[in-house]
Amino acid sequence: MQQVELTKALYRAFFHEWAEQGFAALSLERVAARAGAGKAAIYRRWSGKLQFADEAINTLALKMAAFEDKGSLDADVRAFHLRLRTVLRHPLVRRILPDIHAEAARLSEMKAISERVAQARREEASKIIERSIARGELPQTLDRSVALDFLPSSIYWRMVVIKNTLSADELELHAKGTTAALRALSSSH
Amino acid sequence: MQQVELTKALYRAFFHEWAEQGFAALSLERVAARAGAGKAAIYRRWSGKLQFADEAINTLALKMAAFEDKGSLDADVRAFHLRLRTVLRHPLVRRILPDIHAEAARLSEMKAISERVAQARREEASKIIERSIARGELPQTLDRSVALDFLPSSIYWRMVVIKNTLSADELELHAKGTTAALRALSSSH
DNA sequence: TGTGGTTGAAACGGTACCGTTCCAACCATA
DNA sequence: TATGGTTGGAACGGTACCGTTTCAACCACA
Repeated sequence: MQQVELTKALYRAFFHEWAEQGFAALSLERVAARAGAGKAAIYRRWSGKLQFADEAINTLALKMAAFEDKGSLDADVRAFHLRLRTVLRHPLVRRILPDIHAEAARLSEMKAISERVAQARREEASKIIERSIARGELPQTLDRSVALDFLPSSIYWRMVVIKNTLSADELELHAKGTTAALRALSSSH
Repeated sequence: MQQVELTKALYRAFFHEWAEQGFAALSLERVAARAGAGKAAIYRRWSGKLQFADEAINTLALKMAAFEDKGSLDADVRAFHLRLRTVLRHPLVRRILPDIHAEAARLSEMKAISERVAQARREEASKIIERSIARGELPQTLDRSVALDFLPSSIYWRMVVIKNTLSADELELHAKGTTAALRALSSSH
């Protein structure tokens, strides 16, 4: 009977090592040591690093809390950005998420994980777009795919790529710019 | 007298290994083997991985060709996006660039490299913004920092984070949305 | 030609880490 | 209590890789 507490400790250690070393250099021996375990405990649960990562990611609440309807596109975008900023500030997330993206360019299994992470977020983002269309704020002909690019991208760029903080004023500007971008889009097909 | 051709071969090998393995897992022994060299050739030139990376990045033409003035914000943004798409399609760039960003979250020396890479691009991007202000298309009070977030971010998100291609039509929409975002910004200070 | 210095592939000695094995401890069952 | 099975830390045998050393080849200069 595997110990549930040990499995949890292993997941915690795995995330910490992932954040510190990156996936490529992550050592299962160090994960085991960090969790106060031996490697057999890891190999009895997972066949290797990729499966460990895959299932570690699964333990996270990938399903974001549903966004409540704020009543307008502006307000919805602001709320989405605020939450995204909060997520991207987390010390583990802000190191692991870009590492997933980098690794996804090298490893197809990691690409699959990256897509799964993105999918959950995209579903919630889509609701914002669809609600806005239903309210008549955005056109029915909106290119959803490009709209979904605009929704998170400027915040991601600022916090993950440039690695600068985002003040409340800047967050406001980002929401304003993003909303304007969404309004400017319409399908060209 | 160190052989110039060997130094070049080492840089080429380094970039290839970086793209394939990521910086964290990059092995100087493999770089040497790939270049048909021994490790002493590496250690006589560079003290280790970080210095090698630092100087390898320096060998690239970081100074982008200056953007010629296309006459309007729309056209400038379109041209900027087109070039960014081209750059991000390069098989080495699309693997190394996100890896730099991921590593920058772990290693301060890599953060310095990442900032240097970004700086060259930001200078050219700034010129687009300043020209547009000079033409009267954008307000003098524009928040430059947020504007510079919007300029590359949707393309980066699409190509590097989501890892999907960008058609010509979509590129057009991205430029349209980005331009609208820039127009919507004005400083709140 | 002899001398001194530089260069770089191959070898070296040592460590980290891999996946596997060992075996004591524990649990369930007859 | 005895038996069989599971679990997991420690040890194992092997490989990759590190930074350093060796030494043949080469160059420049007197």
